[in-house]
Amino acid sequence: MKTSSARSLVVLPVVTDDGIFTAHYSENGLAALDFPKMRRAGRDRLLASPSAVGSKIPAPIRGWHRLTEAVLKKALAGRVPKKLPPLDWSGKTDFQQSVWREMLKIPCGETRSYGQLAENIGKPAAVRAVGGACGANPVPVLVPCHRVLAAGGRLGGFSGGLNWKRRLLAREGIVL
DNA sequence: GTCACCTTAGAAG
DNA sequence: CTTCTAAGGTGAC
Repeated sequence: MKTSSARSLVVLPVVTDDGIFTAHYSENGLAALDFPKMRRAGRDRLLASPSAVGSKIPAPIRGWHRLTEAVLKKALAGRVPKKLPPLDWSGKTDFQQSVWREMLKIPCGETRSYGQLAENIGKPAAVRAVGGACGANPVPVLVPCHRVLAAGGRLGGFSGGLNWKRRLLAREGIVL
């Protein structure tokens, strides 16, 4: 089943040592987080974008964004985020949300396989669908899709680019 | 309707 | 080892 989707109200940059992420907020919370598009060239353009600076930003969103910045930097350093901003998963299916909720339970520094995740949500046959849900995760890094590996400790795939997956795992001290 | 996807256990060469 | 098969959920076309 698909819940009704909320419009994305505000788009804000999050500057980190790994590049500039882009956070999308709805009235209900953080709706999406994008990996940096470019390593160098896009910075100025992104920072200068009108939606990112200048206009009035609703107070709740300012608070969520402060949290997102802190939590993202902490996560990129391989540490455990204490608490997350509210995540707006409206518009996503129940199946996807259950997969993402399950991923949030994976402790920092540990991994699960797609198969284990499928079992934990009570759909042991939906292994490939779990892979699909991981790829559809709108909030990578914070919802740790990178901690999901293929069976036998193999890396598996990653829509954001396998080097990101390797890097995130390495930051948490996970070796393959 | 058809296809491509962050999968996987099993069977066969 | 490699290659093939079949099975789920979902969005793009």
